[in-house]
Amino acid sequence: MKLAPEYKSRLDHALEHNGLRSTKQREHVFSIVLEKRDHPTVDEIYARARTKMPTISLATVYNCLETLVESELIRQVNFEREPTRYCPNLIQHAHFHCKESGAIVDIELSDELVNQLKTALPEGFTVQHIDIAYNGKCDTCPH
Amino acid sequence: MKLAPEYKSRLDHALEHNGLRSTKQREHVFSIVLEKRDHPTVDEIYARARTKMPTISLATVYNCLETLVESELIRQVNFEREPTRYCPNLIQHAHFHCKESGAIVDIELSDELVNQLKTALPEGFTVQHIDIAYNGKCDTCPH
DNA sequence: AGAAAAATTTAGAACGATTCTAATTATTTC
DNA sequence: GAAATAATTAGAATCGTTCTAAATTTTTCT
Repeated sequence: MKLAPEYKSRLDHALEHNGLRSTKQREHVFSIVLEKRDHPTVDEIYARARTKMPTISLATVYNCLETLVESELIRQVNFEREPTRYCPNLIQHAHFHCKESGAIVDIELSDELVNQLKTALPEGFTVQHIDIAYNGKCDTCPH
Repeated sequence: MKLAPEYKSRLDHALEHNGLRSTKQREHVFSIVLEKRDHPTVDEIYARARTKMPTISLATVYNCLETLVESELIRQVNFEREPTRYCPNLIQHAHFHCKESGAIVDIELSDELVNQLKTALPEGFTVQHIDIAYNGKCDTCPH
């Protein structure tokens, strides 16, 4: 999987900005997270990565994902104690997590709603990021 | 630590309702989660439990907490991949998590705000529970 | 009350996700 | 093109949690 030029340059700039090198592995892992936006786990990303790059190691997948998160190119998503998942959608959004099918869907949040959430905070709290997970069942899920 | 009669009867009823026995260990672990509402981890609960009941095992603390969660007497709270924490506040609320001091504060959410969150969901999603974590820094924190 | 059945506790082994370590390989700098 | 720097790799180590099997406790049934 080849990275579209716009993403390639985003990657290169973001890495350079952090004093990091652009490598084949980082590019490949980034492309996988961008390709299928189903919030894959490390194991899933590792499996997908190996189909095109069979020699990549699990440690490298962990390293690349960490680097991409630090460079603010992708985000981590956690549900309870399940394995961490990765998401290339950087705009503020929540996640719906279907307990039956395991499906994960991005939920857009209006600026207004986000602001209301922020005003629910008492004085003296400075918020950097709000994590919101809706847990339930999607009516259309295969189950 | 002795459980106040109202909590003792809540515990007994909830356990009985689930076909489970009320034991010294379950009562003691419940009392610890109620006593200091600082969202302790299993290790912290284990340490506190042993001061009054030195023979209790870590496995039992895990077991009791699981039982109490299933009986809907307490709730689990997770932040990213940190150890699970426990909270006796059963009403709908969010958590503020200070990245500097580690402090965790319950944030009340108005019914109106919760409803607005629910209406942010598209058709076809049935939500059971919404997890909300505010990450940031509390201005008053020791750091 | 006492025996049998059922549930709970316990210690330690096992597990799964993640991080660390140290050696190798690749890239950049001079 | 050599030296310095950074990234990759395989496997060991770690951490929180769950599992296992034996011992203990509680309940049920005469």
